[in-house]
Amino acid sequence: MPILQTIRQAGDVLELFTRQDPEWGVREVARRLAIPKSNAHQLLASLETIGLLHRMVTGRYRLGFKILTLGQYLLTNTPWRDVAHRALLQLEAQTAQTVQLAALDGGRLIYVDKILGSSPNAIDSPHSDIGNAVTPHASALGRVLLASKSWRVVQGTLEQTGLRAQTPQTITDLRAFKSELEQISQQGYAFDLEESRRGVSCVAAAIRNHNGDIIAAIGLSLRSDRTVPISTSIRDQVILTAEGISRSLAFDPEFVIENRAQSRQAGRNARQAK
Amino acid sequence: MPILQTIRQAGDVLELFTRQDPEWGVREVARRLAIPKSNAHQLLASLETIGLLHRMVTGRYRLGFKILTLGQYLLTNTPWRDVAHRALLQLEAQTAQTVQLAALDGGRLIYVDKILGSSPNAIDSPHSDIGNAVTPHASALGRVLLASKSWRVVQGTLEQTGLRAQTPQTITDLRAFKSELEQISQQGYAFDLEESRRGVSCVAAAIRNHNGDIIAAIGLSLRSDRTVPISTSIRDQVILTAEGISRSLAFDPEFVIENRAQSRQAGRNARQAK
DNA sequence: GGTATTGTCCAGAATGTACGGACGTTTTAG
DNA sequence: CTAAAACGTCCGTACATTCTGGACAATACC
Repeated sequence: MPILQTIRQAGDVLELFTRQDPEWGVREVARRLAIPKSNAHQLLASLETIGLLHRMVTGRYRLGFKILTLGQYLLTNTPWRDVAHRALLQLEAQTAQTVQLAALDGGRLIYVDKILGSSPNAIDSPHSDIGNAVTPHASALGRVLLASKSWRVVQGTLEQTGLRAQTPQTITDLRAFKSELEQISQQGYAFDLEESRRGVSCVAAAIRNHNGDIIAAIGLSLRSDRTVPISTSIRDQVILTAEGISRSLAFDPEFVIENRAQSRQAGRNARQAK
Repeated sequence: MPILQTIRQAGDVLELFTRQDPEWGVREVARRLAIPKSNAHQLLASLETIGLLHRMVTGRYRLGFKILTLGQYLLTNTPWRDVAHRALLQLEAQTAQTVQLAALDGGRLIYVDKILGSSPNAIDSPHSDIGNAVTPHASALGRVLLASKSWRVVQGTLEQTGLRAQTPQTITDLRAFKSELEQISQQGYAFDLEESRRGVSCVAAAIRNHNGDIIAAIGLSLRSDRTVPISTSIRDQVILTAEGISRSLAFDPEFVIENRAQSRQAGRNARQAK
C-alpha cells in the first residue's frame, strides 16, 4: 500500500502552519523538514497554486483562503451539525451558558460548533473556537468520546498525546483514567472539574447515530466557582439535549446508509479474522 | 518552473468536494478527473492520511476535520481580521444591519467575517457565510475590491467567471462594468442594488493598508424595499468604519513589514521590465 | 442467484520528482 | 559604505516514485 510521498510531504508542510507560527519561508520549511531548499520551494509553490497556501509579497507563505472555503463546505455538509445546532440553541436558551459540539478526529478533539452563553459570566474562551483541535484527555467532551472507543484505541491515542496535566486537577494516572472512562461509558456523561482550565467546569454527553455508535458530543461550560458540583439540573438538561439529537439522527436516512455500512464493516472485520 | 503534478492532482481532487457534492467515491473521482482508478485511490488514501479527507465506513470520502483546524489558524492569524471585527461590531450596533468582511483570493470573493444584524429584517443569507467563495462581479464587496486592480487583471478574472447575471439588475455589459469600476475607484465605495440577490442591496467600502493598497472590504446588507436608494447616512457610516479600520492598520507594525515588502516587489517589477 | 459496480491490491514501466548548485536580491554585520 | 551572509528562485541530471493496467474480493442491484 504505497502512500504518495509528495502528498505526505505536503501534509508535513501544512502541519507547520499553526496558530503560533502562521508564516513560513522556504528556507525555514526546508530546515524544519530536513529537505533541500529547492524541494521545499516546489512544495510551497505547488501548494500555493492549488490555493492551500498564500504567497506574501515577501516570498513567505501563509495559509490560503481556499481552506476557509473548504471548511465552509465541510460544516454545511456535516449532517449531524445542523440537527445539533438547533438543539444547542435551545440548550443555551434554557441555561444561558456556553455550549459546544465536538467530534474526535485523528486522536484529537475538534470543536465543530459553539454557542456563547448569554449569561454575563458565561465562558468565552478561544480554546473551544470552531475548528480548534485539542488533546481529548483533559476535557469532558474528549472523555465522553474516548469512552466510546476500545481501550486499545484509547491507548494508541494517548501514546501520541500523553496525559499531560493542564491544571492540577487533570487526571494523569493511566489506571485512574481508564476507570474514569469506564464510569463515563456506563453513566453516559462526563464531568470536567477544572481539569482543562482553571475556574471552568464542563458537562458533556454523547450523540449516537442510529446504530448506537457515538459520533459526536455536546458539552456545557460553567464557571466552576458558581456551582460545585455542577447541578443535576444542568447535567440532565445536557443529557436530554444529547438524547434528543441522537433521536433525531436515528430517523435521518443519511445514517441509515451509515448503518448499513457498519454491517459491511463488520463483514470486513470477519474476513480479516479468518 | 516545474509544478508538482501530484499536488496539482491533489488540488483537483479537493476541488471536487463542494457544497453540492460533499462525498466522492474512488471510481467517481477517477472518472471525473480522467485518471486510472488506482491513481484516484492512492490520491484519496494519501489525502486521508494527512487529514484533508475523511474516509467513511462505506469507503467513500468527505472533507476531513483538519481543514476546520487549519481554517481556525488562518482566521486567528489574518492580522486585519481582528481590527475589522471590532469595527464591524460597532457598525452593527449603529445600524442593526448585517455587516460583512471579505477579501479577494484567486479571482474569487471570500467572506472572512460576518455579523448578523439585530434588526428583525436584517439579512441572514448563507451566501455570505464565512469561507464562502463567490464570483466578485455581482456584489458591492467584490466590485470595491476589483476596482483596486488594474483593468488587465480584472479582465483576467472575468474570463474565468464571466459576467453572468444573477438577477435582472446584474451588470452584464463589459463596458458598463468598466466604467462602474472607474466610478467606484474614484468615489471609494460601491453599491449593489439587487444585483446579486433579489430584495437585497449592499454598500461596501475598501480597507487599505499603510501603503494604500486595498486588501479587503467591508459591506452592509439591507432589504432594498426599505430604503431605495440606500440612505447617505448608512453609506457614510460604512465608509467611516472602513476608513477607521484602514487607519488602525496603518499603525500596525505588521503592515510596516508588508510595506517594506512592497518596495521589494517594486524592485522586482523593475527588473522584469528591463 | 447472476451481473455489474465498488474499493483494494499488486508488479512492471515510464515519468515525475529530489537533489545540489548557481544566480540575483535583500538584509545584516562590520 | 562595504562585505558577507541569508534568502527566494531557477536549472539539468539521476534516481526513485508514481502511474498504468489488470486481477481480486465484496457488495449492490436486478
